[in-house]
Amino acid sequence: MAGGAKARRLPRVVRERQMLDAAVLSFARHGYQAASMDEIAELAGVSKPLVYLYLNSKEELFTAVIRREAGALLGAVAAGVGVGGPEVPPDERLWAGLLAFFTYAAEHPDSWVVLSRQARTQGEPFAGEAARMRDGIVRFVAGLIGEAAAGVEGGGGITPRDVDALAQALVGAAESLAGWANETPGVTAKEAAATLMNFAWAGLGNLMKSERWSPR
Amino acid sequence: MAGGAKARRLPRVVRERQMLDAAVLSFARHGYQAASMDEIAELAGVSKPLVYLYLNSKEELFTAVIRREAGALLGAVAAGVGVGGPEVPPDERLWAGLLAFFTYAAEHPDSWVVLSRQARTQGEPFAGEAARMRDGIVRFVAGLIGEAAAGVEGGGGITPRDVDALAQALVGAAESLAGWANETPGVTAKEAAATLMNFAWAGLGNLMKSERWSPR
Amino acid sequence: MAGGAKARRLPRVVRERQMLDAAVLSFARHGYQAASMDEIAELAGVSKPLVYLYLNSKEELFTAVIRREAGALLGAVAAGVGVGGPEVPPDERLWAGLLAFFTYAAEHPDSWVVLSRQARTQGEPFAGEAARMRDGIVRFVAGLIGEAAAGVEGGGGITPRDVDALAQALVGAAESLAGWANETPGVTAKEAAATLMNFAWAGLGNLMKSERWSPR
Amino acid sequence: MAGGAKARRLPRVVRERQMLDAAVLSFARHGYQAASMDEIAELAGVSKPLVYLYLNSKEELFTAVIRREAGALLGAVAAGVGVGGPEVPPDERLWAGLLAFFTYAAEHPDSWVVLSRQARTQGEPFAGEAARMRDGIVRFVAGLIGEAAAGVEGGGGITPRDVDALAQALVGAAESLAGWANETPGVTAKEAAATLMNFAWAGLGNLMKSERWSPR
DNA sequence: TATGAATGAGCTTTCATTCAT
DNA sequence: TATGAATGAAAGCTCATTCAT
Repeated sequence: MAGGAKARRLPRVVRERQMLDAAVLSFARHGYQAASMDEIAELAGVSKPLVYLYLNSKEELFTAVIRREAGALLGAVAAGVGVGGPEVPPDERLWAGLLAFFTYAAEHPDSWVVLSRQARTQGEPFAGEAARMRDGIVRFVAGLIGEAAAGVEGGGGITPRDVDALAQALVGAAESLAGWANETPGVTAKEAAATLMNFAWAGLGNLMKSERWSPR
Repeated sequence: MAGGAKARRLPRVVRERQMLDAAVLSFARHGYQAASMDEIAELAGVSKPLVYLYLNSKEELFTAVIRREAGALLGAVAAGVGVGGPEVPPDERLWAGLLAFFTYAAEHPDSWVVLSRQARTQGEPFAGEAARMRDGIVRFVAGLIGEAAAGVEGGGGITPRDVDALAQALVGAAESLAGWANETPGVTAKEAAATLMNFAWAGLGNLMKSERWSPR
Repeated sequence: MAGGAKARRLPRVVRERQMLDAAVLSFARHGYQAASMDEIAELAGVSKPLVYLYLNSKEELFTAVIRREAGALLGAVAAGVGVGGPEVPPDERLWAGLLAFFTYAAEHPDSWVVLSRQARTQGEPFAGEAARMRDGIVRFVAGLIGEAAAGVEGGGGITPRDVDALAQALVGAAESLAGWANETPGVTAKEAAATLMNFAWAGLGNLMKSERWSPR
Repeated sequence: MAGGAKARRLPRVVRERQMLDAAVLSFARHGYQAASMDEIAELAGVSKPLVYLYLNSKEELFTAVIRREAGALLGAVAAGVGVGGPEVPPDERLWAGLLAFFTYAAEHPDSWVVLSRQARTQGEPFAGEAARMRDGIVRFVAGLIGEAAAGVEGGGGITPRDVDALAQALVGAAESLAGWANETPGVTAKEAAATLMNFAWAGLGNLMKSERWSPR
């Protein structure tokens, strides 16, 4: 009997995890509004009232999902970056972060869809929650860029707003590549990260040497 | 009777435009699911049955919105790019396209939100419709990159998939910058375009000279 | 075909009246909580959404019911009292009011149940609404008692609080008699009113002559 | 272990009392339907299954509450009336009963609310249960009135139905005064009882002397 | 061309009640 | 004696959609 197909009377923590897993799946597939509590309960293998007993409402459920997934993504990136210690040069840290990020997006595509698409389009309070996580990443990248600029003679005349803009561009490029990699067979996280490093870091290097592009 | 506060019995084309305008606003604000046909009809200043008479269903209405707005965006970019004629070098053409794109996003923020966020998160058939438009832009950018690579000795050993990846990165960076520019006071379309050109084109140049970044 | 069993496409005012009628019936039978919008809609011969379209919510529906029925009851009593004009002596006015009241309660038993029982037990905001109506009646009765006292030598040493208490007692007696009359076959409104006049007005007369009862 | 903050493993009778006390409170506050077994269990300091183990269902719980509270009220009145023994004249007995009644209502307002309002509005079987108790009181009062009438020459021509009606009126007046006294600061049970005796007994006296009020 | 009247279907949420220990 | 875990059934409310004029 042990290991039966359907486990009953599980402790609360386990059930909650099952529900959040089911919710990630359902929200990724249908979006917040179109996802139904019925489907989520069914996917989790429990009755609807239990979902409400533990997570209170659809809104709180989605918020809990966003928080958990954002924490997981940030944690994965932080773990990747933290491996070499703080003395590692900024380009190596960015490389480590990108690798961790693309790996996370590839291994948890539903989580990535929820964070990058669904949460950001559902208005407050979800968009804010997602924006907070993204801002964390943007600031991290901006820090690396600033650090790199500081290591260069004159810093290339780069202003703080330039740094912000560059960080936004780089993060956007990473988001786009993650989506592309997930739907293009055969693209590995390493390949995506390498493309972005080549594309971005070289461009940043030129910028700092004051080699700018200008029209005409 | 003429000149009454509310224009009645307008020709179909005018009414349809009013409805699509209202729909863009409502979909941008609330997303596809949360937007209500009631609100759209009210914003358009007509009764709900009339919306159905002209646009048939919420789904067709949203599709019509996506088509119209995608056409407008593509048209604006094409117009920007087409000014100099076909002999203009690829970097100048990219510059012109980016400028047109950021200008459109700044001048039609609701349209941009619908295209970049709402359409892509609502599943089929909307996501496909939006993907088609985005693919058009990606292919355009990929064409420019390929063209530039062809003009370089050996082309830097860049494969077609590299080109695709770079185009995805560049488009993603542009999308991210457009969002950032729209919510950061004082950022002009020109500034956003310049940031991206500096960031991207220089990086591409290095790539083509086979100067690649690699870990360790 | 004219006069068919089920009239469709009726004007809003008519439908609203039907809904309020159905609601009175359902609330009288089951109470506020146990009454279901489904049953009310069915009794009214319409679909549930129409009830919501016109009355907005169960709470607003119940409030509308209380207001309408309270207005009807007060109107009936006022009409009864007003017949003789203002110079009629207070006992005659009380008689007229009681007669109108018992007649209303007998002819609209559901309305009376809703006002006297259901509304008062459902907490705010319903109890307040019902209390306001009852207070109106209590003040009217208190006014008559005060008037009668003023017409007596010395007024019997009756204080304002005595007047309030007596009015409360008289109104409570009337409520009780109305319920009893409605469920006891053969009791007419006139009989109930006469009982109460004999019981109450004589007692009041004695009071004013300072003939008080005291223990031992 | 003894003397812990929360007493566990109490004997059944004690637990039942706690539950009924909690139920009186909850039913008085919210009414039968709106009161929740969850709240009652929490107020009683036990888990929900225990409530079901002892009281079986919400319906039986409410019934038990009504029975216990009705017994308490009737017992209090009986005790008050019984003090002087059976030879005491009817007016004195009524006075004693009213005093006991108003005292009970003032000291157990929740109990009084449940009996006078909630039980009577919830349909069968609760209304019947409450009606039985009220009938007991009405019959007691009717008995006193009948006794008084019998002591008068000719009995005033009062019929049995007159007696019933008068008893209904007197009880209704008492109910109304109890509510008024409970929500009007400074009104004592004695004052309420005195008001009612003056109002009612004098009126009854006149009735028996055939001094009737008649219109015109 | 244009609309007031109306609904089928579905959603979130709640609650009395029970199972297994 | 006592409870954490779990659910069937139903209720209020909303919305895309259509009918009749």
